[in-house]
Amino acid sequence: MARSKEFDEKQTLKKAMELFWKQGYEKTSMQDLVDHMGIHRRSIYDTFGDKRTLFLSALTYYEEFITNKLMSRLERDLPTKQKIQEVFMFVINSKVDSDYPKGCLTVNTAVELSLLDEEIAQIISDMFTRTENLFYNLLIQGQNKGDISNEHNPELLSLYLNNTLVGLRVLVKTNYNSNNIENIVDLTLSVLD
Amino acid sequence: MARSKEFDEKQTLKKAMELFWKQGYEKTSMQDLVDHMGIHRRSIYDTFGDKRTLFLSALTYYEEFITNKLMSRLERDLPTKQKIQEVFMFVINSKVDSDYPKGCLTVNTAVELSLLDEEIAQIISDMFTRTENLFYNLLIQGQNKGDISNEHNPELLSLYLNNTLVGLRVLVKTNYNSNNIENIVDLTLSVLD
DNA sequence: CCCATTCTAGAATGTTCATTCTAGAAAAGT
DNA sequence: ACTTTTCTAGAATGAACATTCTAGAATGGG
Repeated sequence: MARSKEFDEKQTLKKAMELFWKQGYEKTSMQDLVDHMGIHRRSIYDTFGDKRTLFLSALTYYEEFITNKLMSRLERDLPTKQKIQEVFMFVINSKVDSDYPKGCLTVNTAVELSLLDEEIAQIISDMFTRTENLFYNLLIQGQNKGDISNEHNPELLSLYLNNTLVGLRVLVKTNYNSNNIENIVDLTLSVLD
Repeated sequence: MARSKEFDEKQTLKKAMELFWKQGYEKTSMQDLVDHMGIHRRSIYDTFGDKRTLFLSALTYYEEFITNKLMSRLERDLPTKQKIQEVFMFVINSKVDSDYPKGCLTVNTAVELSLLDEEIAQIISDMFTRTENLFYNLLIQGQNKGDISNEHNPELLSLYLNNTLVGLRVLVKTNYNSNNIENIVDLTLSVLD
C-alpha cells in the first residue's frame, strides 16, 4: 500500500524525552527537537502531533522507561529495607550515570507545569501515587516476610518515603554535597527499624 | 538635579518575583512583566537590567521576603519540635493562603535552571544550605534547652529535615491529597523523639 | 529659568517561536 | 505500472520573544 516508516517511533520518542528531561518544556523548542530527534519537522507533527502532545507522550514513555529500569533492579531477592534503599540509590546514581540528565522528568514537570496545566497536574499526581504504591507494596511484602515490623503503618510510610524521594530528585540537580545525599537516605531508612 | 523615581523599587521587584514564582523563568515574558509590574518596559531595563538580571534580583528578594515571614513565625518561645513543625506548616499553608502561588521559587528554580546555569545552581545550593542551617540552629538550641536528645546528630538531621521540606515544596504544587502532606510532616518529626 | 534625569507611550529591530506549506523523491503493495 | 503513503528539504506564516529606540512630557535642584 504505502511506504513504511523509516524511523523507530519509540526510539525517536526517547530522544524527545531526553531533551524535555534535560531542558524542561518551555526551554525546549521545536527546532531543538528537530535537531535532536533526527527526523524531519514535518514527520514530528505527523507522528506525534503538536509540542504539548509530544510532551505528553514523552512523559508517558518516561514513566515506562524508568519503571522498567527500576524494576529490573528490584528482581533480586533482598531484605525489604535494602530493596527500598535500591529505589533511592537508583535516583541518586543518575547523578553519576551521565547517559541521562540528573534529576527526574516527573518532578521537573510537577514543578514547571502543575500550576499552569490542570491535565498535566493530574497526570503527575497519578504518577506520584504509583511510586507511593510501589513503596506500599514493598512494605506489605516486608511485613509478610517478617523483616518489617507490623507496628509500622505502610500507608503512612509510603507517603513519607515518596516525599523523601521527591526531595532527593530535586537535590541531585543542584551542587549539593553528594555525601549529604547518602546521609539523608540512611536517616530516612532508619525509620523502618 | 533630576526627577525622582515614581515607583517603589522594592514593591515593583516584588511584583516580578510573584510572576516568576508562579510561572517560572522561561514561561514569563518581558511583556508579562511589563503588564504585571505596572511600570514602563524601558523603566524595567533601566532599573533592573535584562531579564536574567531581574530574575536574579527577584530570587534574592524572594529569599529575604520568605525568611522574614518565616522568622516572625518563630519568634514565640515554643518547644523545638513545634518550632520545626512551624517551618513545615509555613510551606504547607501556602497551599491555602492564596496571596501567593503554591510552592517555592527556590525549589522551582533549582529544578528549572540548575542544570542550565551554573551561577544560578550555586546560588540555589547556597540557599538550601541556609535552610539547612536554620534547622541546625534550632536543633542545637533544642539540645541546649534539653527538649532534643543529645543522642541525635544535628548535622544529619538538618540535612534530613531540609530534604523533606524540599519534597513538600514540590508536592504542594500537585493535586496530591493534603491530608497526606500533614501525615508526612508528622512522621518526619517523629524521628526527633 | 535651566538642565539633568526619569517618566510615559509606543514604534522598531531582529530573532526565535510553533506550526503549516509547497514540491517532489522514495518505497511498498496491488 | 499505479497508487498511496511517508519520506526529504526548506520556505512561508504569523505570532511572540528580548531588547533598543525615538520623542516628548514631567519633575526637581541649581
